[in-house]
Amino acid sequence: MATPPDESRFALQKDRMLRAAAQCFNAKGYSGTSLKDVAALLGLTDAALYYYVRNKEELVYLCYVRAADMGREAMAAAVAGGGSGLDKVRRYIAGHAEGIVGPSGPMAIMSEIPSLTPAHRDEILTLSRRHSRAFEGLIEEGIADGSIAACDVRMTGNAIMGAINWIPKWFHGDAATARRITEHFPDILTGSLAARPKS
Amino acid sequence: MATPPDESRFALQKDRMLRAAAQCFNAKGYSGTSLKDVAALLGLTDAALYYYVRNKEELVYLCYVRAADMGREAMAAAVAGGGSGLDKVRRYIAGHAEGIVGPSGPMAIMSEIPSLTPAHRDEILTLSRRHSRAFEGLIEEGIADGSIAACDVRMTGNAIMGAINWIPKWFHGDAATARRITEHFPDILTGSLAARPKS
DNA sequence: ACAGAATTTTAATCTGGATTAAAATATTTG
DNA sequence: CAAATATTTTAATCCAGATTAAAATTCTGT
Repeated sequence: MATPPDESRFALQKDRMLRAAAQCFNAKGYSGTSLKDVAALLGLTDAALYYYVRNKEELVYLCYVRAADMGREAMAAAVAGGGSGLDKVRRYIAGHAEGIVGPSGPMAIMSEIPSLTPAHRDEILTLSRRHSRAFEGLIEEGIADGSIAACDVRMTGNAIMGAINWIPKWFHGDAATARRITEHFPDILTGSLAARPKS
Repeated sequence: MATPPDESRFALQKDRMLRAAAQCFNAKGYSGTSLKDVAALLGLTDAALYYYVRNKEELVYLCYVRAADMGREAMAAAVAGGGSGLDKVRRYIAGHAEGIVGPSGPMAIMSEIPSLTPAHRDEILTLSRRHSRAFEGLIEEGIADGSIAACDVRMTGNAIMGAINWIPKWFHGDAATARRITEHFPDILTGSLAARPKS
């Protein structure tokens, strides 16, 4: 899960760099973090980063791609697990949260898409929208199979994704909190979804 | 509700400026938005902003103070409304969301506190923590009075606040969506809170 | 230990955007 | 209307941080 492309030293270092960058970006924003900040976290000089990436914009772009990949994996795993729509939604929430607070993190919040190159922006936006639609699809599936009560699918999806996306803003790496997140978020965020037994 | 300090032209223009800044910051981040961006939204030159504010940092700071004020008002109104803990939580969610998407918005997401001056950072952090604790207090009140089921209060509070804080990332001012948000968010976000009738 | 490739640093540029001071324009008041 | 005040613009500075090229170092395999 979240396997670095290959085992070459280059790939490993690049992966370390993307994590460091994600941590910085989440803390201080894209423009707010200098390449020196990221490099410092790696014990390197800012110029060294250019060996791995063409420029700063590409660094964010890659962070976002990485986050999108993780989200897609969480989605795929949730679907693959089978069960009702509600089961999948809960499994997805747990999986995505785990991706953020678990060993594959930190994962960059995709909060500054406007700063990307037009081409990169389009690509990330496409991935992002596709992912949102897929999640809304799970909710609709649940409504169809009776495991989820009728609701405003779009708003519900936005609310749940927002709660997850905000995690990096208050989570700072402590393992105990990580456990509480993955343990409780599925319940907290699906409380309104579970279809009432029938009144 | 979000009353501008006084009616002088200065105060009115300053308030306009804070809204424009909030809009920019939410879209492109603190360092990502230039003063020219904010000024453009007001039909002004970047230099003109210095008539209202000492520097860029103070501009963010004031945006955050404004957001904190709104949050506090929503909290006060929710408490003043009386009823059970759950009633207050629901009223608070609606009120805060209304503050963000309603006529007093846009409201800046407090997502780049680290960029503030130490003094300002401390002040905003204090306000922010106090607010989070107040919200958690509502949840505890609900648990005590039986309107809310036992839960991990901290995680639940973080989840709900996250969903609300993320709204500006996907809400772009259209009135129909604003209505759906204030109408559905209280239900969506308290689904897991409502105490089950007793099994 | 050595050649060659991989990685990092040093030392300059270069640039966008914050900031400032002085000048210009608009607004208010008597 | 004219003086006084309030607001905005023009036209420089100034600087942090991105970017680059060349040099230095570290690594790898033999």
